[in-house]
Amino acid sequence: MSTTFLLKRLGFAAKEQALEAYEQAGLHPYHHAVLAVLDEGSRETQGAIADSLGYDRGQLVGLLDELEERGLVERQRDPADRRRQSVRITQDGKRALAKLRALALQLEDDFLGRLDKDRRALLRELLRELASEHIPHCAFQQQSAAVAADG
Amino acid sequence: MSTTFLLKRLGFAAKEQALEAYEQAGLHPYHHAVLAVLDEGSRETQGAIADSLGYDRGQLVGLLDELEERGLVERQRDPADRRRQSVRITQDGKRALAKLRALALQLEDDFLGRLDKDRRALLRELLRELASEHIPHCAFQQQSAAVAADG
DNA sequence: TATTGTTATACTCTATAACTATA
DNA sequence: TATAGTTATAGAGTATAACAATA
Repeated sequence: MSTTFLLKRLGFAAKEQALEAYEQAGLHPYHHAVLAVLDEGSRETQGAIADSLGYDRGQLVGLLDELEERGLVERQRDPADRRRQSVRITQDGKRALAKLRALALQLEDDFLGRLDKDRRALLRELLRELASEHIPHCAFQQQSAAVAADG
Repeated sequence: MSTTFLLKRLGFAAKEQALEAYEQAGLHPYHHAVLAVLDEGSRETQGAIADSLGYDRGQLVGLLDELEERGLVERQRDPADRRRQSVRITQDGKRALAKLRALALQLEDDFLGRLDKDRRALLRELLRELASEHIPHCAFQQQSAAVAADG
């Protein structure tokens, strides 16, 4: 059983577990990422959000529609340039984001389950080493909204 | 940057790299898996192959069509039960399988690139520990055709 | 003409469901 | 009727391309 095989399967398992948990919360990891971006800089244009997450602009429209329906974000035309929408997170959105962040931590802790603290640190270090080689801009990247919730 | 995030991204990267390399070889990891199963037990029925790999039977038909076009497998009606097809790997199929196995080893080695031998062993052990919890029947499973090439 | 957001289209993967031929 | 293989259909997910409003 090769290491890359284990990586693929474990990554897939982690993703599945996350999707299921987010679905029970009525949202998708994509929503988490969008809320996290909006929570960093309070007002953003849709193009800026999409770019910072690496999402397609068309994809973002639907995500924002769903977040707006739930009252987690608000959209407003920019008076200075009426093509632009100003998007901001609401108070309900902030509360939802806090819950999603707790959920993500819980998922992480559950997934690493039987590994003790030292072994978790070891695993993380090894994966970061691989990531620095295989995941562009991952080595020096700060914990940002973009990676708080993945997809 | 969470550990599960790194797992997801690295698993995805490993999969992408593998797909690209297999594509250049004119085949898919699925083909590798099928050939590996056929190489274990020389004659198999399509249902048995599909079941041992966890593939859908409809999915397998197309894979075998492609392998047969390339002369890597042969199908033959079972005279005793004309509903069944006997599938066997050809000499060309065995040669192709050897190449795919070498390719998989190469991909693994490339992916783990800068990790030395001890760190590779350590990573593998940690991943196996996680796998025993999250990937059913993975802990006690021998290296089998089913996992030689993944999907 | 170029850009922002939006909508529509198409393509990949996969899962499911008919269909045929044999039993 | 039940099964093995085959074919067709439908769904999720995503990428691409057209579109309307504004600059």
